[in-house]
Amino acid sequence: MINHQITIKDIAKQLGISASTVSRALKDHPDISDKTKTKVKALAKELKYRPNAVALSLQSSKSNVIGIIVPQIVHHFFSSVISGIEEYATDNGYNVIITQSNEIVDKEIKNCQTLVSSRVDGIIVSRTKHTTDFKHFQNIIDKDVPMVFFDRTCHGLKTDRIVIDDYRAAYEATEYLIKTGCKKIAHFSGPEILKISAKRMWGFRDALKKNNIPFYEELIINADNFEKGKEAILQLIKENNLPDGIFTVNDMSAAGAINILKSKNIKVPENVSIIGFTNGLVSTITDPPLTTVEQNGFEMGKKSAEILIKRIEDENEENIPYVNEIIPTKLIIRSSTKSL
Amino acid sequence: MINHQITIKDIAKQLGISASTVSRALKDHPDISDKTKTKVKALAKELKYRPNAVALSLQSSKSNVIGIIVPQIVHHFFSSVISGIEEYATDNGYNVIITQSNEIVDKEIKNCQTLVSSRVDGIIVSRTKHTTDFKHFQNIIDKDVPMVFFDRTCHGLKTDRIVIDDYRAAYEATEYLIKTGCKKIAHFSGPEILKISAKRMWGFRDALKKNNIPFYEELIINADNFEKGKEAILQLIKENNLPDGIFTVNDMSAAGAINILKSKNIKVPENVSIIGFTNGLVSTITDPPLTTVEQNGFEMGKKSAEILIKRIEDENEENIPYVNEIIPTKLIIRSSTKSL
DNA sequence: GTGAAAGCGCTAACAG
DNA sequence: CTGTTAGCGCTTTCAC
Repeated sequence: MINHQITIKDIAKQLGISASTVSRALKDHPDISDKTKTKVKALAKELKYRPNAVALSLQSSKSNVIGIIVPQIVHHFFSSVISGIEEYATDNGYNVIITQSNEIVDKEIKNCQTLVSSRVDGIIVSRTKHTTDFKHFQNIIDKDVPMVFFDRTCHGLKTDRIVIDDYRAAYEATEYLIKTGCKKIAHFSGPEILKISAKRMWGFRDALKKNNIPFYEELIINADNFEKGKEAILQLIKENNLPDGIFTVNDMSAAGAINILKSKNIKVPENVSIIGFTNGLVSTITDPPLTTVEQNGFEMGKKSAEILIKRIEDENEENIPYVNEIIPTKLIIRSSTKSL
Repeated sequence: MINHQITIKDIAKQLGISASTVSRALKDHPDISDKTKTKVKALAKELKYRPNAVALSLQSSKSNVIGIIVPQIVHHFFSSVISGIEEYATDNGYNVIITQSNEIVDKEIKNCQTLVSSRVDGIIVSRTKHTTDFKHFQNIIDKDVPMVFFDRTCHGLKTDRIVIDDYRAAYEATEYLIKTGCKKIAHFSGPEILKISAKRMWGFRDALKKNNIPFYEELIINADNFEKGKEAILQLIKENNLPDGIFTVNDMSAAGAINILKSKNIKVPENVSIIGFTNGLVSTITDPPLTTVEQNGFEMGKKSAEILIKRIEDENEENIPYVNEIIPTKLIIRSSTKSL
């Protein structure tokens, strides 16, 4: 079993010409005669020759590979982003290596090291919830490997950043609740260490303030998944403190809330309006379907890849200032809120 | 800007020794004196040296990379599988390159080519719904690159296969409907070209037959997503032909069905019992939560990676017969079915 | 105990 | 128009 991937040499030998001629013929170098080109190409096709990308990488010090580090692949938002990255990258001649940190900082560090070892041309990251020390990212930057952060970014690093305007999206969602008549509004929040959670919270608070709606500390409850969303509502019911509007940090939390409300015969949106965040699969499944903020992971992925590749391919990298791209969000209005 | 990833040569030069000595020192070769080892390792650490995986690949003709081809990354089942692959691969020193076909055969073919070009050590695939010609896969096998198919496999190729027992899972799900008292049972099916859809359908039919429940052709409706699930129910209602039990080819279809039933005030499970397939996120979100078949994508991914890596690393590959591994499924009983 | 040389597959500068 | 040579970073004989 001569597991012999066909090389340029094999073609050269069979044709009795040199390897460099084959190489040139294959890439339509003007010096080569049409006759040789045809011969070479025909044989290459017949033998199903595929260039060895590894050899190309080594000799050009360019791998045409982009590395990704995300907390969890199984998560609608992240897999949308990955999908967007993959699509843009493939269309532009790059492959994509994927790694996940599982929200564990040590794994994130390891991922950085393997990606550097693999000599990826650039890295796209959304960090773990617990990453506070950015040394492992700085090491990469020091090696002149460009990085793009999305969604969960890191402050003080020389990288591009792709985010949504969490503050504004939250502000607008909250304002929509107000406009549709809600007077007592709660927020189911995420961990405050995450900038995005904090920003959504502040957008919420400011919208209340600007519209002269009272803000109650007890109506801010940490609840960023289905179970916690359920518990949060149960707690509010028990405290006899049910609001008439809720803005949640993500769709799952909203889905949990809706679930319990219905089981208690509390009508959505007649008694309680709800707005989620993400526009994932669940938002069409809940009953009523969920009004939510479209986060557009796919676009975010495409944009991340676009900016990263631009930076990889730009000669005078130092010239372009680092961008802080804001992907537009959109309030998707369904039936968990009253109409205007 | 001397974008100079540190190499073994840099270390050698700074220490006034040869590259080969550095190489050996770094891997604790017994010939090297402890003094040199310590010196070399210290400097390597200081300079943050990371071995160039590309050079290693070239010289060993082994990339330690696994390629994946899936129809869609954004799909709970596939992203679970990817996650399982990534985890097992990373733990065993492999990286993972990911590509998606978007259910387009031409893209699948391109993906095969780029993965071969990248000289991945093996490939894990779930093919598109429309792949009928397997030539592009055969080409890979001809190059002695091992492949593993999961879920959507290809017949007649020398590869390992990881599947669930769709027939049996469907059979058991259907039987559960029967045991809990359903007498007139429908099936919302997927495209019959897909083996998995066909198998689920046959499991369904055989369960009816074995239990002497009548089978009606009109109660088999093609409906493999949320919208189609809704439409299917509407159609049945219009035809005044509502069953008292439904087994659907996936969770989304079931979710659509539940959605319409509730809006028509038809009680689930009192009037109609429903069982889905996948156990994705949605199955906990529907109201009532969905009884469904746990497909265990994560396990499937891990197993795929395990088998692939075993085959990559085995010297006498020819000896191991190709496996047809069956990942166990489990009926997850929630509240969309009556109790026994 | 260490160095020199060759080679993995490919390209590009240099020769003819 | 085509061939020869060197080198990308690393490992691995073969010398000494």
